[in-house]
Amino acid sequence: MPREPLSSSAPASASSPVDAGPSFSPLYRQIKSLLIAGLQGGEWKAGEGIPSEIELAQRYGVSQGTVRKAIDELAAENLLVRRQGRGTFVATHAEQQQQYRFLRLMPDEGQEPGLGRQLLDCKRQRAPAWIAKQLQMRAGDPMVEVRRLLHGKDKPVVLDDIWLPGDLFKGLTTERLNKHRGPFYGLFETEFGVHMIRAQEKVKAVAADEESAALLHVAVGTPLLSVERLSFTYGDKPVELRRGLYNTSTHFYRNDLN
Amino acid sequence: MPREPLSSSAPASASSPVDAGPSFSPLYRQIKSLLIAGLQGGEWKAGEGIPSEIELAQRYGVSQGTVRKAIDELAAENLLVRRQGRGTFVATHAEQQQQYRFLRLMPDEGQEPGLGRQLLDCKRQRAPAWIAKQLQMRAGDPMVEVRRLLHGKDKPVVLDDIWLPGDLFKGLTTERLNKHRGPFYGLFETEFGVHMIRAQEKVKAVAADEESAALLHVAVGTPLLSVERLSFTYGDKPVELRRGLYNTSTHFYRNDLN
DNA sequence: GAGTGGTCTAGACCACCAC
DNA sequence: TGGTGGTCTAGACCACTCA
Repeated sequence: MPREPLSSSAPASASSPVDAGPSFSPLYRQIKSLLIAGLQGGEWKAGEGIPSEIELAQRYGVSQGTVRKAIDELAAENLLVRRQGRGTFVATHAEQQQQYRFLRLMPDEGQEPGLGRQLLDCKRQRAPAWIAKQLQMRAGDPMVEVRRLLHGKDKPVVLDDIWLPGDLFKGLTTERLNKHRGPFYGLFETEFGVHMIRAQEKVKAVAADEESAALLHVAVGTPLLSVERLSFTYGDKPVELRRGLYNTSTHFYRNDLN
Repeated sequence: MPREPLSSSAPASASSPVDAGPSFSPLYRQIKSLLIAGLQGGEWKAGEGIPSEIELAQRYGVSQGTVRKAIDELAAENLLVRRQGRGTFVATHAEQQQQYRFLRLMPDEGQEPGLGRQLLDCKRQRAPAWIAKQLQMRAGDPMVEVRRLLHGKDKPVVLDDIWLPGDLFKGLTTERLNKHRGPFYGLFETEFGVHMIRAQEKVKAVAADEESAALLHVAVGTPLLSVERLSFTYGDKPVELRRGLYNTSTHFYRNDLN
């Protein structure tokens, strides 16, 4: 089968005496990179279908099995979703009952959290150094700051502070946030084309200060879970920093280890 | 290729008018189940190699590709480890620098935790109801209780209480634990044949009581991370309950979301 | 019935490791 | 040099979805 510019394996370049990191990559990984580039470049948008495996195989000049393996990995990483008989689709947060892709909070009794949202504040600021650093911006760069509560049955459970790069979220206003129903990540996708694909969290136990105690209806000094989440889009680019304070008197943070 | 008792797909039984949950399983999943059975039954022990893909393919009467896909899944679940050119091996905790397979604690500065162990206590008890329930035992059944500290550079960081089913850990004594170097999970594997393959954690923020405060060298009321971990062996059987109190003043609990 | 992903096979060749 | 896992191919057939 004819193949084009894909380097079939390690480059057959002039002899490399000390080939430290040959970084040879198999065909299916090169296909995977091409697919990621397509996602990143907006060739296929969130929720849409990508071409069939056969079509991609023809396009890239490889066998269907090779495309399949590339897609397998992307599906395992939750970037793509396969649906038998229908096709392969770009994963999205902006859909149906998905509800809180990254939130690990569970009620002590019962199943789903089913939390209500309450927007407290949304303003544009200049990024302080510690935030700018994590978002790979410069201190003083424009930044959007959002504060909100998530309510359980009778008490507030989560106080979230969210920081976003100002240039990526230009038209983000209180009104826009209030009009939107569903998780923020859905809004970020459909309105701003920012797609979170991965996040890392740092969890600590802290004591409630006066402000957070008042908002969460607990006594000052109450132990709270502090969850600092940095979210990334394609290319490991950080695009959101979030600091949540969780009241864990009736909920817990769930984690599965493999 | 001749094949034996493996039902090649959905059973061709008499017509099933309302085939609610046919639970048809592809060949490679049946192979996977056979491999798990082999692991569970002790046919291949932790750290040992399993037969080559070609040999397994012959044994089960399927193609190498089918065995490969079964092994792929088991490797993804960390039950098996592939090593190119050498073979496929049963994953083990009892090896080298693995160090704390499930511990998610990281220092604020630096890389590895590098914590020192200090055994405080090890005694046999009768299981109280709330522990028995989670370990799927009956209240009053024999149980081993272990308490220990993990030390950081200058302060204790983790206070662990560990509860184990008494019948599975018959000869577990303070002396045996003290003689052992390396993580508990390694000891459990080599000495008791109990292999943890999965765990789930429930994390909360709590206030230090008098006892834990003294042991962790903090003031009473200091917010601590409470990490309750239930660990499972093959067949989703729970075999360890652990409650850790983490001092998160210089460390944090790290989690990656995908 | 046409098109999609899902499974299974058989065979080729490569990369890595141990002897 | 022989054996192992790793990649790639080509083709067959199955299961699912939708028009």
